[in-house]
Amino acid sequence: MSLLQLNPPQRAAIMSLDGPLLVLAGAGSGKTRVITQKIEYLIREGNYDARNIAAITFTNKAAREMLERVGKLMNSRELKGITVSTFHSLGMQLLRQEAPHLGYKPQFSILDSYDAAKIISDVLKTTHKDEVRKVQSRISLWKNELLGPDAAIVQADNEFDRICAMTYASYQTTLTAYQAMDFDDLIRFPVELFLSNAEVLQKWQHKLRYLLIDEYQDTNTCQYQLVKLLTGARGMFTAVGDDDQSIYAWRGANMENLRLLQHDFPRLKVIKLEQNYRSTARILRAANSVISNNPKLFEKQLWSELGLGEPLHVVQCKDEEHEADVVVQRLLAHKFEHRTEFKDYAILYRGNYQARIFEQALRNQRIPYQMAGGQSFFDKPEIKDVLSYLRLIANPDDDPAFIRALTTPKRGVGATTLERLGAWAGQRGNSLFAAAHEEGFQLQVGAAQLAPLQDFCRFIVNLEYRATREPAGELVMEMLKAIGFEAWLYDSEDSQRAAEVKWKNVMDLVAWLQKKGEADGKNLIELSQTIALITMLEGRDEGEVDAVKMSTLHASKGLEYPHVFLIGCEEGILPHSESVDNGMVEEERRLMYVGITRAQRSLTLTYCVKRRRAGEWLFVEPSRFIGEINGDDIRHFGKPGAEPIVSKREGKSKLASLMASLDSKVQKPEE
DNA sequence: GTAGAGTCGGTTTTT
DNA sequence: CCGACTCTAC
Repeated sequence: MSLLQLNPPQRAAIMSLDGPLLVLAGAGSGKTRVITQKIEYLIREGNYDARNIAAITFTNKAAREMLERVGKLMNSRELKGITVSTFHSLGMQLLRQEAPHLGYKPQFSILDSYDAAKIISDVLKTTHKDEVRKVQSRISLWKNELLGPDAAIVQADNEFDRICAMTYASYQTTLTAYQAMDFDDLIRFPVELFLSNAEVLQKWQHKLRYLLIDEYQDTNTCQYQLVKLLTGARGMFTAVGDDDQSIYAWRGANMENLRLLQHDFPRLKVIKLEQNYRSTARILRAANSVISNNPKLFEKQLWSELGLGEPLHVVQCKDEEHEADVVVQRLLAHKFEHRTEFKDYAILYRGNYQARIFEQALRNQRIPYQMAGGQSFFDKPEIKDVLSYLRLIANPDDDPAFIRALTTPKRGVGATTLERLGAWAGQRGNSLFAAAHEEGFQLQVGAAQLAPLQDFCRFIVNLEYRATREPAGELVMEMLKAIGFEAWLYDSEDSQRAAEVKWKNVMDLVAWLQKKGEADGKNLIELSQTIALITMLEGRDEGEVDAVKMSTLHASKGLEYPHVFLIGCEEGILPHSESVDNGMVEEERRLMYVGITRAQRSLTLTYCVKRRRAGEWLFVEPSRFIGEINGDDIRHFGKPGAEPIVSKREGKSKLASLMASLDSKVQKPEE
């Protein structure tokens, strides 16, 4: 029906089914549209069964959105069995079936980076977070290049790498002992399995006959290998990407994969999408002019038919507090003047920490806001507490889950006993759970510690037995009652309100388990196995609520907003100083490019003159990227000689704003 | 030995 | 403003 509404390259991209295809899709050029309509085309015209199609994205949110949009094109019967998921959840699904080939049980646990970092800090015997992070990311980069611990040791050519490689080896041993995998393993292990087991490879090649890969420029070596192995010699896939929007090199993404594609698939067809349907010409011109300072992999020029539009606003602020006030003030003035809604605005920033002060400013003015990215539902501490029980029930060898469950709520077993248990387990090559049952260990601890420990183990064993026989929701509810979780929340939280919110989150989880358990006929163990990567509330009714959107630049990729404030455009923040030191300015520039191209109609860039950093006031410089925008497309505010920050309309109401601030002090809510 | 209160130092980006 | 570390009361 809708092929007619597409431009010629879009149509060509959709209708090209006979071999490997790379779509170079500029920002706002309708790439999601191409992917979703191509799925429709594959099924309706290309004779593909939905079961044999996999669309792979990088975030769960993108996957959700894609599925939703395809759902609008076709009914669920036609789409039955289609795979629309992230690399990580595809890997997980595969491994749940094939884990025994790798010496893992199908109930293996998935550790988040927080748990993984803890293991690494144990191995390193450091608590310095910075060191741990560096080692962790080094290990992660090796994994993404498909190098195991042995290969890493061979490759290490400096002291730091040698330390990392040694750590990598014991870290991986520990993971195996826990029957656990980290995020990288979810992609690495399938690749290794495919390389060593032709039969399994064939089985999956047969199942997934057509692949669509979104954000292809963000694939790392490992992910590319997975794609290559799955498509095999047939090379039936569509990769969609934009080299100018590659912003994940720091976690192993390899832009060279775009070039590799041409090399590995000589039949590769390349289609460029250059018409932008999102932004005004001025915004696009600014974006093009910034990105033109980067070397080009593929030549492309974005253009738009949406008119010239307003110049970009660049606002100089005194400090970060002032910056937040200025943005909020300008946002309100703009909203009033243009009769827009809150949901038409987005505030974008480089680091999560920048958001706090803006949250405060928005709250002071009673402006509703919604944070994207940030903390996902399953990362909330109270949810992780409950999930640690579920993980332990599914996999008693999961030591991090064991420790967390055993110590929340506190039941009289502390660090010393845990240390002894850990020492004993390490000596015997056992999990903590197994070690707790051994007599040799039990003789080492006093009765006051042993009793609660044994009670706990019996409790878990009992739950494990019932987990396969009773409905998940009710069982978890009963478990929470048994451990006194609600009371514990109210006890340990300093405000009633905070405890209420947390308990409600837990109840949401229980309700979700119940619903999901009934719908899919899954028991608690099966549910807890999939939960690590699922995001149940992520992206829920976003856009429906009238609220200002707040997001990191990274999390904003793929999204668009009528009016954008890009804050903290300073040397040190954007580009980030670490990146400057590491020679990664080009990636920071792409980040700036991503930020600019989120805006549809208006864009405001802000920077501060001074900023508080580690307790000290530091004078900072505006970002070099501002200087890369053509001056004719910019209106400056707040600088000496430039226009004042506060417009005339605002200046008149100085009294009003004073009253407003007084107002907010008087009716200060109890939090 | 364990648990909770209080203090001090420090910030990239995410599956 | 969050989390790691220290100190003190059971």
